[in-house]
Amino acid sequence: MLSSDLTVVDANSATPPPPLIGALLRMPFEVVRERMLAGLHERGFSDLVAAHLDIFQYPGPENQRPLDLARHARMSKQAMNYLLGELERLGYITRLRDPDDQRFKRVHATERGQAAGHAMREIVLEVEADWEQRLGPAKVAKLRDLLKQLNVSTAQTV
Amino acid sequence: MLSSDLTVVDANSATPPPPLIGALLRMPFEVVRERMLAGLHERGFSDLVAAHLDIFQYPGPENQRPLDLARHARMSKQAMNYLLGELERLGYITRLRDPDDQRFKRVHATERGQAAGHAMREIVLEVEADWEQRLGPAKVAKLRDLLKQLNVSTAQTV
DNA sequence: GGCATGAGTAAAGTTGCTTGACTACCGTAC
DNA sequence: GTACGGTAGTCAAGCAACTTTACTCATGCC
Repeated sequence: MLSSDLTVVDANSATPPPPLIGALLRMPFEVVRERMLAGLHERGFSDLVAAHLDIFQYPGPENQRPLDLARHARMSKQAMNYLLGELERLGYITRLRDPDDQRFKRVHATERGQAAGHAMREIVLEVEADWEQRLGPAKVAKLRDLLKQLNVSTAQTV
Repeated sequence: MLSSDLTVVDANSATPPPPLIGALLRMPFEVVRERMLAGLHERGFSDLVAAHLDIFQYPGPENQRPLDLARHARMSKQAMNYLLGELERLGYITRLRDPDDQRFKRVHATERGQAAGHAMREIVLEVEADWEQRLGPAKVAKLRDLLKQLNVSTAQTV
């Protein structure tokens, strides 16, 4: 996925080049993603697949319009509505017309959808706790702080 | 994709809960991924699509067996061979039988494949330089250091 | 009212995968 | 030396998660 490597390795150099930040970001991202899916399945939300997680991106779909969710997840509105249709069929959300403007719809989490949202939060916290055991709480706090700064700093331009 | 949110927002709390580390990891990962693809297209490698990038994951496919690449990228051998087939058709790699063991094949980058690999490295370095401009070199170095520690620490168990 | 705008929908096509079944090659055991 | 088990790679069918194109409909603005 993320590639930040030399495809050709110099046969004379014993040590390969050090991994760049792109490669380093891939692992933790995928760990969270996989633990999230596995954790949801363990907790009884076994009808959710990876694609559904896109919809629950921070800060969640509650009261959002499908098109805004699509833009946030960087997919077409049709793709988003396809996924929302599945989540609705599975009982996680409903789509209701916005009473103030009949052109729009608004996504609302059902009880099951809210339960899934809380489970997701729990699972990320578990991963964080695991990392704190490995690196110590101070380093994880520092990592979170730096990532937050990076997010804020690039939020305006991207 | 990464979800680390509450799906339901407490109507009484004015401020939403702070984003967890899962949500914070998503942005930089996707930024690298998108800049990578855009940068490759700009540099003339416009026949590469996102899925191809999985193959170039650190430390790259050179002299690797398809099955090992598949395991590294966490996909089936058929999926990997499908992508390798495309890359071969596009002139980025060749697959040759391992002379020492005819059961295996080995992936070799063509000249074009090597050029793409170098371009990828360049692009990640550009992103790093951009982040250094925003946060300062010290913070980016710290971020890279922490990510490296996290990668090393979880490498054994995952 | 007429019309432009923008949200949602419907249908068809594409792609990047998975699953299942098969073949080829090697190492070991009789 | 041939039978057998294990593993790498291949072929084919099917499917999910999209994209593209073309609509319908509600609203706001003249």
